[in-house]
Amino acid sequence: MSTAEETAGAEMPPWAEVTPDAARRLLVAAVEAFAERGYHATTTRDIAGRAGMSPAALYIHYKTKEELLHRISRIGHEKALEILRTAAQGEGGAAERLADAVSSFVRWHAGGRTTARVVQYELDSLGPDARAEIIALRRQVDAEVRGIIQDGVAAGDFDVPDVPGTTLAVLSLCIDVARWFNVNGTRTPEEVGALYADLVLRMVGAGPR
Amino acid sequence: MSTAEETAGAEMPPWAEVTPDAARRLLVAAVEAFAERGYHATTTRDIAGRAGMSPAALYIHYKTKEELLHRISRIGHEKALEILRTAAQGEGGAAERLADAVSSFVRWHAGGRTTARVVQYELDSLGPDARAEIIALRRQVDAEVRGIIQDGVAAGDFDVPDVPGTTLAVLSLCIDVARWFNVNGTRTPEEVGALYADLVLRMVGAGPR
DNA sequence: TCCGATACTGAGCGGGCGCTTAGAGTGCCC
DNA sequence: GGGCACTCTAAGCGCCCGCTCAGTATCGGA
Repeated sequence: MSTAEETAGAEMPPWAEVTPDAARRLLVAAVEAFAERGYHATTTRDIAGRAGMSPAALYIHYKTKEELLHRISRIGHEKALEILRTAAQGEGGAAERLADAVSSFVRWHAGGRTTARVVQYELDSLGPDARAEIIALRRQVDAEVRGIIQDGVAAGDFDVPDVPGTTLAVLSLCIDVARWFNVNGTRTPEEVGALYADLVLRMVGAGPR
Repeated sequence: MSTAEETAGAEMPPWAEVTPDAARRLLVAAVEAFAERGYHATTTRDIAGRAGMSPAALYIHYKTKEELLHRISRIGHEKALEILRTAAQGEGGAAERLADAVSSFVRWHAGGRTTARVVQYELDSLGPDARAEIIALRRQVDAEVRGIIQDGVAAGDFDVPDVPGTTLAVLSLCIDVARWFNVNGTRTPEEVGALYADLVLRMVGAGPR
């Protein structure tokens, strides 16, 4: 677990690509509010208030409340995909790359739980067009993990009777971390990442390391 | 996978314990609406309309919209706990009981996805008192699964370095089925249950069956 | 010094929300 | 048959929602 290390860190400059500054502050405020209360329970007045602005200011930078969610979701999914791609294209064997992918993906969900929660659980709040775009990104996420598992099976390292089903389960396990992980809990994101990498290697029937 | 068979079926008479009939129709309508759109995006007018009643009729049977969610959540959690208890108190070894617990729990999440979605993902929409009551039920759910795993470790059937962490992962895997399972998809609840039982046995290091 | 562009605010519009109330319909016990 | 308890509806109250718009402050360039 080293190749994808730098991409799975604590969201180094989070949302740095969002400009200008006011637009980024609004977006960060929206992420926090959506994560705490959910998209539908969050008001535009709440988002603007958290960013220290009047409700009307939001509409200078974003056309609607939904556009905020769309932007958050797309950036988040692109980040998730980048993390998995980095791990999948690593140099080790399938077991090493799968462990790397799982541990960095889990660290992203646990460490950036606020963002991950919005990204993974507010998909249904998007309109049809935006949702379709995001679903395409999710298919790419699935393909990355499936690719590693297929490599392991082809190399004889893994014993996996149902590759698509196991891929689904591995991703499901990682994603659900965003639901239960507690920042004030006893486990650090790194500990959960290591535990989950071990569990996933067992799931694919990789021999003991 | 047989002892918990009858309790994990297709919600045989769903919500049969809710009376009178009008109250049950409203509750079933609320489950569907909450599952489709989420609690906050569902209006009381929508719930009443689905039940074929006027908006005011809802308030004869329930004090608030939140009371509906609370009732749904409590009944659902009690059912989930019953399913796991039945499996945990089965007669086989730890491996058999764990496989039974996972497969029946997964079948409940996949087959009754509508209900399970509300039960598992609308917890935060409850007020503090109701949430505390539900969290107590969830701790009992966790204890049942942890008990089976501990039995397996004590008997030397399982190899589990981190029992609480593995318990968390097993439950997480099952619960997340309610998020991704698609009724129109290619897999039946039974198939997913069997696949997941196998994956979980690998996670706990149980020997091949 | 003035100008236009940009970023923002205060006030508020139309509408839908959760929930209430007055009263009508219905069936059961005496 | 009369009274009552129960169930449900039509109407609507007060509130807050997403979003708009006229107007103000600020600032770089000529």
